[in-house]
Amino acid sequence: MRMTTMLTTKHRRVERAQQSHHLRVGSISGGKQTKMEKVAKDSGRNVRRRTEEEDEEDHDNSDEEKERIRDQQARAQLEKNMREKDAGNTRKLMERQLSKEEQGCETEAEEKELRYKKKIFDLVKEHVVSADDVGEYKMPEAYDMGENVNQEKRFSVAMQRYKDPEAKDKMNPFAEQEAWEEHQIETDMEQNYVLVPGKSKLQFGSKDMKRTSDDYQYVFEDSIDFVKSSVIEGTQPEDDSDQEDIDAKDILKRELQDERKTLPIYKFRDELLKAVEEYQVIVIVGETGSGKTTQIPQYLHEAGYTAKGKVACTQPRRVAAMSVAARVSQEMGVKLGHEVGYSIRFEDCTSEKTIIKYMTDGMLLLGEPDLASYSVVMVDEAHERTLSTDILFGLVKDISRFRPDLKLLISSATLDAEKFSDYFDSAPIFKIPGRRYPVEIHYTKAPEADYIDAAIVTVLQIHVTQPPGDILVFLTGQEEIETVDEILKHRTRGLGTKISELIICPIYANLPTELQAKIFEPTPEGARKVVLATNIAETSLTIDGIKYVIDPGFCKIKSYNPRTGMESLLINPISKASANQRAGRSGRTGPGKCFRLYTSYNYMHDLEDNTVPEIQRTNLANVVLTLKSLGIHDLVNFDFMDPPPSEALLKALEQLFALSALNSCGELTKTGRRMAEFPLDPMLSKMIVASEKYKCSDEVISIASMLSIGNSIFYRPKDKQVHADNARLNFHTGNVGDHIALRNVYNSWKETDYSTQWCYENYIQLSLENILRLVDLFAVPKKSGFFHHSARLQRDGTYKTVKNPQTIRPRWIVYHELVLTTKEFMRQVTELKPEWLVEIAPHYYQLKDVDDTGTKKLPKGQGKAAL
DNA sequence: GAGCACTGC
Repeated sequence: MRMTTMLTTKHRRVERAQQSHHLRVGSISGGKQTKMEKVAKDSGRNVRRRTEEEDEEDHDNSDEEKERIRDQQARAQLEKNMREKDAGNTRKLMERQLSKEEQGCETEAEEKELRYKKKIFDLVKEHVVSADDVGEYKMPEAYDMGENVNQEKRFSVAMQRYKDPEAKDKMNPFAEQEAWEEHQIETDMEQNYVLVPGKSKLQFGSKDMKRTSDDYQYVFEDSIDFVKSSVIEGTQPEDDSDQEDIDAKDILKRELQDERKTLPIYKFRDELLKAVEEYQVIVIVGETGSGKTTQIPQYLHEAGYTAKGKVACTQPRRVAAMSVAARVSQEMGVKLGHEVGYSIRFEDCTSEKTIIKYMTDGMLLLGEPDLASYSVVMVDEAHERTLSTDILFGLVKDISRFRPDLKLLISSATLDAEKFSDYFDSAPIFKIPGRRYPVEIHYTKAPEADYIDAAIVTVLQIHVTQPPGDILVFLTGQEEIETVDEILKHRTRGLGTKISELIICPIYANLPTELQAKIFEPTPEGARKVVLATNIAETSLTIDGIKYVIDPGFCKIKSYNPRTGMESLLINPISKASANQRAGRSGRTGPGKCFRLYTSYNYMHDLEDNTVPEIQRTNLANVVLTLKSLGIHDLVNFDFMDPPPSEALLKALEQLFALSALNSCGELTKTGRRMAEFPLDPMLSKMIVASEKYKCSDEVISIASMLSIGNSIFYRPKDKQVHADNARLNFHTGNVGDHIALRNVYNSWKETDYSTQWCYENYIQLSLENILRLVDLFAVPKKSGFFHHSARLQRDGTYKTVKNPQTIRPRWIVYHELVLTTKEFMRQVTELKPEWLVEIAPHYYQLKDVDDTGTKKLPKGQGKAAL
């Protein structure tokens, strides 16, 4: 029997009440939040001000401008005709096919299918009719290329609203409603498309074009304001370190050098170097494609900084560190691992020669405490605000105070550059434009009740009406992806050959790797690829060929309630920063379009500017342990950019005390020091450290590794859930509990000599291989031991228990984590005897805490060990 | 009958 146990209804209610209370507390205490609100308001003001200015402009149009508008109209008309012709052909084709099939209809099912096809056909038809009014807004291509924005082009776009307004209204069935809406929503911008999923029809409606360009200004002009417009061309110093290179290599290198000069950042090289010389800390805002990650360290090297020490550049992800290092070593014509290297966990590809070092942020964190061997530290992708970057900020800021020679570069995305600057004592902001293609943004006219359905309709709509190019849909999790996958397959199957092939590729982190590879296969000619992705496609991986992005505006976010120790993984609206990041995914290889399944009003008013940084919504036990081991004791006054809730800090301290990692004065104990060496949740590291005493390190290490890998051990595809569950149950024979079941998995796998075939048959993820690495890593001097003890050890690590009063199920259990998703769940549960608690952790549990065995004190259940 | 966004050391 598996003992994954639910809390009772009563508990649930309590938890929920506590959680909502927590939320309230959180929002009051968030002093930084008010600041963010202020920023948001300010930008809002800017937008309004510009609207007025432009209104004025609109009114005193000169003849010359009118001429240009007419010209523009003519061109637009021509383009429209072209579009119509294309769509018209599709229409005719479908019409013919349908009438053919109508005659051959016999069964009811066939008739039903035909009706459905007709519906789709209507959809296409209607789109073509109303395509007049699409009036697609194109972002000025020049916004990021030249010295300034192409005002003329932008202005002409703004003027499109004046093209024969009467005719436009006649064609637009929504004109009246729009007028009303415009009145209601002053800030509404950009053209909308109307989605009526219930009726399975999709129509396009035009919107006030002038406002469209306002949004352009809102999103992009702010950043252009900061862009240095006067450019001093610098000469590229030749790197003469490799004269002995052979010819072919030389040519390659020259080509690469030429390519370097075409990057947007190249123009700012000298200015940037000057700024670095002048200031100790600089915040760099570099949009994607600016070349900052690859070029800046090279510039610094060319300017001689590497003579004084290494240049470090941190990345949030391993692959990024590796691939960027590879690229830079190629550009510099050196061997990877020599002058240019990278350092990530399990892999240190550097040598004594290394002067430019790319690394994951966590690696820098655990390296030299004073960064003595570095002359420059560049924290890249700082806007992502991972746990490690946030800690790194505090450390690096501190170090820079007593090491004035250490240069600091913080590179971030546009929206929060000023916040970074404020944090680093008003460090100057240096803006570098990116190189990205324009992306059209479309909003829905009204909020969508069912974003899944809306997403499906939009996919089909794009597939039928838009030119070639792959589609990327952002969904929140595996289940949603599987649902959409099914429905899409079902709907397109009915259409047979009348539409071109739609290749559906799901991608999420837990998908077995061999299935993940599918998304990178090039799309065959005539077909279209739809990638159904989680947030993984927002930052972690980029897919070529994406031209359309569908963004329902949600993602799963983990948050932590320190009061209850409960994590939750709930669907939340994304932030503006996220939304823009998602949109940008469509403009990597050519102009793109992003369809947001929410209104522009939602975007403006309902979405937060930035996602709450991880440090404010996570269990801090590990963070605290890390900081303590780095010698930082005063955590309350540690200079966090966004301080975590003090309640969470206290909870973490208490948790560490319970694990005897800290003594009652909050100082690191010997055990604590040993625990800090493991890259694990403190509960797990304690398990390993304690296992020595019980002589069962072997077993515990494997269990700890499995637990730390978490939910990616068992693969559970939707169509084979029963099989997967049965396979999983085999490991639970003997009512051993989840922890031992994990051990069983590991043992069985080991017995088959780590066979992949075995994994496949038992629905085990191949990522088990990572477990081997972990097992090796944790291998403290091995001692054979009693299997028995490992069960007892666990509850040492997991110290809170919740009993389940109403059933005959085990009264006392340990669990690995407590998670709120659709319900409250305890994951990885094993039964225990309460006396063990007192025996193992006498400093934490007293006999009276566990004294209710066999009695009927039902309601008190929770809480005694909770705090 | 049910739960598992994403990283990283």
